[in-house]
Amino acid sequence: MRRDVFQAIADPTRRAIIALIALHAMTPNTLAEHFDTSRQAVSKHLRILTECQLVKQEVQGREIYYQLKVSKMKEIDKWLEQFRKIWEQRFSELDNVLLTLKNKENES
Amino acid sequence: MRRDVFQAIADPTRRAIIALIALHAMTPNTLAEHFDTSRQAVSKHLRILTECQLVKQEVQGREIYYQLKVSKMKEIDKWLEQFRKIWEQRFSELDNVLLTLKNKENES
DNA sequence: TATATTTGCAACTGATTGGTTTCATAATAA
DNA sequence: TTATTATGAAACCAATCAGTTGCAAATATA
Repeated sequence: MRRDVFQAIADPTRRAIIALIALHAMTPNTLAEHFDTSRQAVSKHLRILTECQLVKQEVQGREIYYQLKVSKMKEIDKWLEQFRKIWEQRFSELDNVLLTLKNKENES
Repeated sequence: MRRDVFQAIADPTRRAIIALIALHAMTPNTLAEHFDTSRQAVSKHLRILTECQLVKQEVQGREIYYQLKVSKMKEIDKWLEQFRKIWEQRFSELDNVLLTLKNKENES
């Protein structure tokens, strides 16, 4: 059973759940009200999110509040880092090209 | 057929392909040498990456060089933005708590 | 205590996934 | 021309996925 952050955010419903609980913790029932699917389906999504540590539970009587572990979201950010470097580099290379062209222009 | 960036990066092989061609464009054959799967499997991944616009082709004779469309990677970055705001906010809230504690300490 | 509510889990189902093998096509090399 | 090489597409397959329904357990309320 592959269970990582990237597989977790692949599903649109799960991304919506993440966005909702990012604002404030919610119970599975209240979460399910926001979707067209059953409460059990939402529960399944929450299980997946819990398994990959994107979410943590806070039990309060018979209710369970799920809240986002923002720290885990940074893993995606961390993966993006390598590409951020590349795209910034590419932009600066483009800058250099433009700069060279401008200098040549001034020389003539 | 759902085909978005998030579904595309869910697969570890596809993430590896992205990382490889981020450095420089590659043909399916040379790409496949880096993996344990068949050339055709890599080709399939490239199709998925192409369909969601993460990759573009550059035909050169009978070879096809695939290169990353870095701009499309920013879509993930853009989605992360909303959470980045939240986690910065949470940190500053934590800062405030610490600051308040420190102030109280000074008062006594 | 009896009943209602909140939840997770198991079993099942149809669709999708990632892989394979086989084949067709186009470009290059002998 | 006749291989050889590079590639994509089709057909198939086992595994996984996202959803369903039904049920059990635990907490709260009457």
